[in-house]
Amino acid sequence: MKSGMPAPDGIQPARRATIREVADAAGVSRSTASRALTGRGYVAPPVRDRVREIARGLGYVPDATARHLRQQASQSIGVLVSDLSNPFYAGLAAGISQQARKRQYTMMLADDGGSPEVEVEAAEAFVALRVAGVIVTPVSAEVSTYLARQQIPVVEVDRQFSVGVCDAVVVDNENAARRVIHQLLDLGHRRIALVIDEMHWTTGRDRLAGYRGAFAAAGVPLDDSLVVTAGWDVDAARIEAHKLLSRAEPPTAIFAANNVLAEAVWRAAAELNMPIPERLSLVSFDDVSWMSLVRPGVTAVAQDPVALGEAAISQLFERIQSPHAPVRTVLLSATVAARGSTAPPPA
Amino acid sequence: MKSGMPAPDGIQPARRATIREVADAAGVSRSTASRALTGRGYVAPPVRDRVREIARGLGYVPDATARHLRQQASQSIGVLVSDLSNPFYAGLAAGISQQARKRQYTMMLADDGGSPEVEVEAAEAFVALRVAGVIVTPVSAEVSTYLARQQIPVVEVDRQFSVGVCDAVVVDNENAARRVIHQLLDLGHRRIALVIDEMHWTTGRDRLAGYRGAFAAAGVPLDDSLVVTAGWDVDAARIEAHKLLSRAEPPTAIFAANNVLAEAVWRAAAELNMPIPERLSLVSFDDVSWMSLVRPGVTAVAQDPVALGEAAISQLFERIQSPHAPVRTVLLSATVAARGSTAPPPA
DNA sequence: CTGAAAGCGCTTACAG
DNA sequence: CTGAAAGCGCTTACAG
Repeated sequence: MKSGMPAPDGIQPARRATIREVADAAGVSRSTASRALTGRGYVAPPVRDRVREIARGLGYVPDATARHLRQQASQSIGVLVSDLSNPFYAGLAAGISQQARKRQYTMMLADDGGSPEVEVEAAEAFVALRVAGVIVTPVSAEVSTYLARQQIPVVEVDRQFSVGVCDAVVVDNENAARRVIHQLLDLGHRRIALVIDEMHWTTGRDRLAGYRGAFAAAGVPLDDSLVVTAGWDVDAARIEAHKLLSRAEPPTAIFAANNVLAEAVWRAAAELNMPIPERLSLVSFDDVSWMSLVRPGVTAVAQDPVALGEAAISQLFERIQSPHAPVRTVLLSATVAARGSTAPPPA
Repeated sequence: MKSGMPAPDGIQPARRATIREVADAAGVSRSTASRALTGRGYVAPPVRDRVREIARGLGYVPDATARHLRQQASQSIGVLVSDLSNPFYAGLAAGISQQARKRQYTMMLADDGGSPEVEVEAAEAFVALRVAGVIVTPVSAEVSTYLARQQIPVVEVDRQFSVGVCDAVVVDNENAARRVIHQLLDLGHRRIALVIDEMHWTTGRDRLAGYRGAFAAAGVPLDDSLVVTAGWDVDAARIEAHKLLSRAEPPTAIFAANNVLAEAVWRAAAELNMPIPERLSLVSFDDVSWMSLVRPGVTAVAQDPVALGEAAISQLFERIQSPHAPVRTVLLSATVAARGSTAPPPA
């Protein structure tokens, strides 16, 4: 390469164009340039067109942070989920992203890995950025309380920690769980285990309530040893499921309270060569794609995370528009995708 | 409710605290308050502690947008992916989110749904927000060109459109594809189909090259009718696969160029009652969780999207630190997860 | 050791 | 119909 050649970078302007440069180039004031560019306030049409033309030529992109600082209102929302690698949360984020874009909002996303501390930290970052609102799948009551105190509209989705304090969009966990257990009881199952992550959050509590409710409605006594808490890790849960299925009197059916637990049970059954549904019936809460790829397919409560995300963002925008409207909890119902993983218990 | 009671909202301060209020409450200037809070510049220790105490008491959260405006540097990055519902992209985003948090950066995320127009729009929004850099799984050459022109550091990940123009992190598609096809040839397969989304992007082009290369190396002639372009939609691809498998002389093995196509082939084979691997061997590029849940498991090239995301963000930060360092392409190798979906061709 | 002043890039009443 | 001025909430040389 010849020396003395201009560096390739030399071709580009050193800095990004500001409204001042656009105004100067157009021979108008910054006020006029601003009016021309935003379309707010009057400016003579020919002037408007010239300013816009010049802005385009300079590759001018208005600084959104400066605009938001001035207007004291931001065009972005914060989203806080527990685990993007879980298709449920990924679908939720996808639905929110989609709708945010349609409304010209950008989305700040954080994956808190299920940690309450990380969740609050991420919420603080959102507050610092002055987001217009936050959607969260909470892992403790703190996030929503904190955000509410900071005057930031917040919608809890999937789980609800701050009932009555902030808006929420959740599915009708209890009913869906009841329906699915009812079907197992109808098939003749009596030893139906519930493999669940935990039982204090609304998701766990309500799915457990549905499970219990179905037994009560059928007048079937319930064996508490069949409710096993298996946490959030697939491998740990798989070991729990393995133990459960190795008992002297194993369950004839298992209700897995989420897709991770269903995967754990599925793997455990395979390890033990326990054919589904001949020796074991399996039902899952949360329908993800592998459940229709395996043989037999897994009967599952289908939640439609994308729709859940869309409902959450709709609620958030309503809240931003009407800060003083009464707090609302939106309850979405779920359907049951019946597949081949259930059958009458072995004789 | 009694009238005359203060509205619940009345309890909270009308506005968020600013540094001015912190300074006033502490009886110091805004300059001093700023120095105390940021830790930059000197301030007497007792004063510092008092200011911080008061800030905490007021629930003061500094306005990051104002800070960034002043410092002309932002602490967030933009991430642009094609489809969050696809576990590959979700894993990528998860890896990036993780690392961003560790470095105290926030992540703006947009799902462009594979549309070049949406992708450029989203990039414009990132420019407006003055992100420190962007990571993108590009669907056209425009995004990176545009961002480069706007002086925003950009890293292309998974696919590479702007070779030599911006940094990239990709996997060694050609080698991985060659290895996997080589294994099929070794098993005795000759009619090996390639089901691919498209063949112009680096991913498609290189996987095709690996496929071709393996045939050439083995001296086996290649039947071009066995390369079928199936797009991005599972259902459309399933129909293509169905047609392929229904030919008079169907392939004895299929190499699906990504996880969506593998799912399509899997479903088509099930519809046709074509046992895998007895009648059809299947190999996938991209290993996602269902592939180890089905029986037989699907042999797949494993890319580790989380690691890919982490590599991309590392590269991005290096670029932010050294804007004039030579452009770099990082090539990650991939492993093959051998499972039960391959066998010698039927006699 | 601290404070007054300037300025980041915008928008918006207001004056003319 | 347009421009000068003020100000959003910060930070940072600089003066004292």
